[in-house]
Amino acid sequence: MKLEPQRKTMIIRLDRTNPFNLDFTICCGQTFRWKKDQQWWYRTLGENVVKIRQDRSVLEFEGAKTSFIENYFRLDDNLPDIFSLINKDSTIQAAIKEFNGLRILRQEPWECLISFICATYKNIPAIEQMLNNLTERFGEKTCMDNKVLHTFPKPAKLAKADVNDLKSCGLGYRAKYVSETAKLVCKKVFNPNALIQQPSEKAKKLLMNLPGVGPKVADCILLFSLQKLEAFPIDLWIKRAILNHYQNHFSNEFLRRISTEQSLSNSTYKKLNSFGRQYFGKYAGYAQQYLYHYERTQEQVNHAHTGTKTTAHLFE
DNA sequence: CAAGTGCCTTTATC
DNA sequence: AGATAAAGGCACT
Repeated sequence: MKLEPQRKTMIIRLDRTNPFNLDFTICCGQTFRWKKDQQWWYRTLGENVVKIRQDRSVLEFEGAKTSFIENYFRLDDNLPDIFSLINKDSTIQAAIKEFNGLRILRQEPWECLISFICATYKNIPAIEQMLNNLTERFGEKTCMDNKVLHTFPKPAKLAKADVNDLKSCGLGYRAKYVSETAKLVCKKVFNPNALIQQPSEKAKKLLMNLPGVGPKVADCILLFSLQKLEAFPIDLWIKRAILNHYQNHFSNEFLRRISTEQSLSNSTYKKLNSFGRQYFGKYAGYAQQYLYHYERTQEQVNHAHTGTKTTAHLFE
């Protein structure tokens, strides 16, 4: 007869003056593969299965040390201080008010790298599915509370994988990027963890040498795993946020051009990226994540009421 | 329910 | 430099 391994539920009492919201943090698109059952969130983090839930200022969890949880969820960031630096206008103020407690994570660089290579030109449910397929096929099986969860596959495992098997996880043309990147990491030509010690610009250049990593993916990896809080990824939603709320920082000609451009050119990316970094300062990444989440939810509200896009009328 | 549109883009090519 | 097309396939409407 098998006994359930003895597990201890641990508690972190949150500081009421330094907000944290678990649901916002997990659901804002910076991390994938979390599964919710009842009030508990489950996920493998490294070799461990973690479950965690929040009841106001009490964080309850199993499967990891307190220091690991504090580090992963960046509970060491002082949000009021960060807000006071990025709170430059009424838009970001509204975003902060609505998603107060959303935190950037300290994710594992390897998993973050592969996840965002997969994330290009996909929507979030599809990304979740790809990564679940990948972990089920190539990760190690683990259990908690009779739930089966898989660890994220090691570089060697993905390096050895047949590209067609990666494709059948739903990766499509991304399969060869994942395969080639895994080989470079496996052969120690590229070490994702070493970039934590590098300055932001250098780390970004090195990331962009990898197949499937352009400026947007590189900025996501910098922000979500390499602890570069000034990184400011530009995607469709941030572009919309800028068109809707930050027109006065750009020329009409530039605004007209990018509102008709269907994909971001390199020079447009650079311009929007440096605006974000200069305008919001050293915690621009926090501003980006609040604006991203805010713009997505605003769009849904607008859609429900009018059935129209918010930017379409602006430059006609 | 079918068909069209959109998706946290990058790369190759001109 | 700057523009353009192609790349799979799922989700949403």
